Parts: sequence; C-alpha cells; structure tokens
Amino acid sequence: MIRIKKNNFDLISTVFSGQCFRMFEEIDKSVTIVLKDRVVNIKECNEEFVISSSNDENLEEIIFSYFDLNRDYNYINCYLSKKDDYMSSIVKQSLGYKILSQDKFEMFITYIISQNNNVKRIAGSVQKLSVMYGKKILFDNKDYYLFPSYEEMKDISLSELRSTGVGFRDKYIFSALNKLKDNPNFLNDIEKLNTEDALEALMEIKGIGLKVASCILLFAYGRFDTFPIDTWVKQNISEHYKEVNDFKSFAKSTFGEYSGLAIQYMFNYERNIK
DNA sequence: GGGCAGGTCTAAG
DNA sequence: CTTAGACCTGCC
Repeated sequence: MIRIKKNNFDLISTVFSGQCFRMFEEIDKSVTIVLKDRVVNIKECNEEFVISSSNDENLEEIIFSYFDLNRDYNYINCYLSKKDDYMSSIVKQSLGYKILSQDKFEMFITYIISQNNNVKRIAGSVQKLSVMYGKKILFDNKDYYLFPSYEEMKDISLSELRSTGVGFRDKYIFSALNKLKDNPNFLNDIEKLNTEDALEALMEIKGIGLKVASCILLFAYGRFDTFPIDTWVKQNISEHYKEVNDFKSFAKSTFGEYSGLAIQYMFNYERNIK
C-alpha cells in the first residue's frame, strides 16, 4: 500500500470521463481499476490518495505514469488560457483532469470497439474479452481479469470475437490483429512517427478512422497534438465559435501542440459538467 | 419496441 | 472529393 499527495489531481473526473473502461466504483466511494499487469484500488482520504494493489512492485511509478502525474498541467493550462478566452473559462472547470497514459495494445483494440457504440456496451465487450483471454487476478477477494496481451489474442477466430458482443467490429479487430501478425513491432514503430504519419499508419487498418486513431494516439501515446472530434466536441465548438467547419485545423491553429487536452476539456465540459 | 451509441466502410454521384 | 446508408447489439 502507498499514499500519494492529492496535488491537484481529480481522480473521479479523470477516471469516469470515458478514457478508460476498466474501472469499478466501490461502495466506499473508492475506485478499483485494472491497469497493465495489476489491479489497484484508490481511496481518497483528506489530502491524499491511499492506493492498494494486487502487486506493489513499482506501484508508485506505475501510478504516476498511468495518471500522468509527472506532467506540468499547470503550465499547459496557462498556455491554453492565454490562447483563448472561452478555453480559459473551461480550463477552470476541469482543474485536476488528466489524460491517462494507457497500454498501447489495449487502446488499439478498445477504441476499435468504441466506434458507433456506447460506453456500457464497450465496457461489457472489453470485460468479456478480458475474462475469456486475459489473466485472472485475485484482489480483495474478488476475481479481476487483465486485458489480454497480443499473444493471448492472436489466434482468436472471427466467431469467437463475435461472441464477446463486439458485433460488426469483429472483422475490424481481426484485421488489427493481422496487422500485428505481419508486423509485430507495428505499435512500437508508431512511436517514432510524427503525429500526422502516425494517424495515417493507424488509419490504414480497416475499422480505424480519424476518431479512433486520435483516441489511440492521445490515450496510449500521449500525443497531445491530436484529438478525437465527436458529436459532443462538434457541438461545443459550433456553439462557441461560429462558422467553423474544419474542426481539426481549427483546433490545431487555435490550441497548437496542446490541442488534444483542449479538446478533451471541451468534451468533459459538454458531456460531464454542463 | 424503435432508436441510439465519443464511427467507418462502401458504393454511388 | 463528397455523401448517404448500412452496420451488431443491449439498454433506455
């Protein structure tokens, strides 16, 4: 068990903002999350978080990495606030919101599942996949299942995929797995590309469009200069900035290298705060 | 019960 | 290049 200072981190708004799908709210208001190779439970107490885990090895390091706690959000928030008055007001309402740094393979598959889908069903499919193919972890007298690795998923058939409730996305996941069969380093190689090339490389896979590719790059690769544009964000932009039709270039030219966080703030405001 | 869900593909103009 | 339609499926 470890304790970390709260230090301007809003756990709840971050975890329940639709970035991750492996979180469970407990009756004591703590949150249990399955991440990478372990299960963690985080309880907010006064000015700190008390964190227990199925595996205490490097726990602090993993927590800091996952919740992006080493990044200077204060600096970025100032940067965004100076760029734009409306953003400045949104920033103040999302203080403590972080962009999670999640597993590449997990985001790769999870966000393919997310297309034209709702959070409940996405979480259900991801959970089923994990139960069927991931490692079981006993934590706090309950069974949890890690998201399966590529090795654990590579031989799944189309019909097996279909049985996890992913629907027509089965063939997209299949083609994503095939991409990794052809090039096992694909997900690591993405790291070396600039953001535009990385988007393009991901979008070569059937079932990955601009939105899903952006989610993968923002939530697994920390590319703060890319961003998912969805109906909520479109609505927010249209409401506050007239006559924008190219949302991508609007966000890039207005919010620069941190446009990804800016867009997430808009999403969070529109979806969860308003 | 019909429609919808943080989209994307495909087929046509 | 742009744009309708179709698409699995469970839950409101």
